Amino acid sequence: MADKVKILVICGPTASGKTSSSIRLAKQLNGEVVSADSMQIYAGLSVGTARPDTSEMDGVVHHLMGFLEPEQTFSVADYVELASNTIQQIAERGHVPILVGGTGLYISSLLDGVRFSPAKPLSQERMLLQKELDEKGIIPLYEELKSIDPQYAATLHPNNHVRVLRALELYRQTGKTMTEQRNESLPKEKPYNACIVCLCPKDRQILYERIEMRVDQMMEMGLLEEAKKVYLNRESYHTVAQAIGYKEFFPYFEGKMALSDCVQSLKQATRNYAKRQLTWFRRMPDVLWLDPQETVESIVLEYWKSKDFEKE
RNA sequence: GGUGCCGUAGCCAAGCGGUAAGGCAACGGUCUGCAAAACCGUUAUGCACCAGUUCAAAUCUGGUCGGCACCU
Repeated sequence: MADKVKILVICGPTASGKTSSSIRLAKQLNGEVVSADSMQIYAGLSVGTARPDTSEMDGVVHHLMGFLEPEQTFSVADYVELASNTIQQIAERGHVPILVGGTGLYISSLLDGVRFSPAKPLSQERMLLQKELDEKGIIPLYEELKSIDPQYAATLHPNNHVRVLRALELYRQTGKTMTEQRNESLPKEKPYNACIVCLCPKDRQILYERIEMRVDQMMEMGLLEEAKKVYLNRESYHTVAQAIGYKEFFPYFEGKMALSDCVQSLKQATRNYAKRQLTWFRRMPDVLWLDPQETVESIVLEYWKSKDFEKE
């Protein structure tokens, strides 16, 4: 068995201080940052996605940030492939790969080594299913899923149209059920020796205060202009138009809501999002939880050194 | 001082004699190709307070307190 690559993972909800900590750690470990953020991958839009600028990066190499045009689509499967390759290259260079981000699905999938179905979803198939849904409602579709894959259907609520449709799409296209796909997708062994740290204030209230402060900062940095650009291109900016930080301003651009109310709803949406992010991190195994008020860098460095995967 | 309206969960709010809708927030969770998305679960032995009428009161009556509006 070949030695697995040892990587450092810094995850955590939004506004928990991942970016600055990871940059300091990268300098001390001779590392390179690999972003695990579903929105920072897009070009432009740096304010709303809190992407660090060159001076903040302080010479540390960052990967998978701002490399995709907002018109393009992307998925977890693309992410796992790209990130795996990037990590491999960093390791070959003799540097430490540092995975940093808040997109739980991306991080989990990468660390578990999920092998997604080789068949790419076809847009016609999806449109057909959407049409069926519009015409007949969810019940017949959910029933269909129940008959082909009762096990997976049992875990889904019929209201979750997105997943019901996706499971049917997978089956119609490949003849494989979601249960089969899931069973085949996990390798016997995880692909990395991951040293996982989750940054999060112990007091939820403090997290929420940090979020509000950060939104105010973004406003000063020109978030509104960025949002305007997204608004004007909302038809073609498929994924970005649903990012938190832009869609909240759409009612303002349409003259339906005061700017200050939009800022409030942006703060609210971000708080809700942070809470959802935590459900991902809480269920990942072997996570070192740290409050950003602690001396994060020194604790992480010690933890990193203490993790001797060879002897396991 | 007088008259009228109002007081239901952290917030908004329905109910107007038959055993507390709903929304938001909060908290917990799901997640295998758009995931900053989508979805699920939990949350008032109690309706300002006291007394009364009634088999039964958040709902009716009287009083007390608090708020709002108008009048003097």
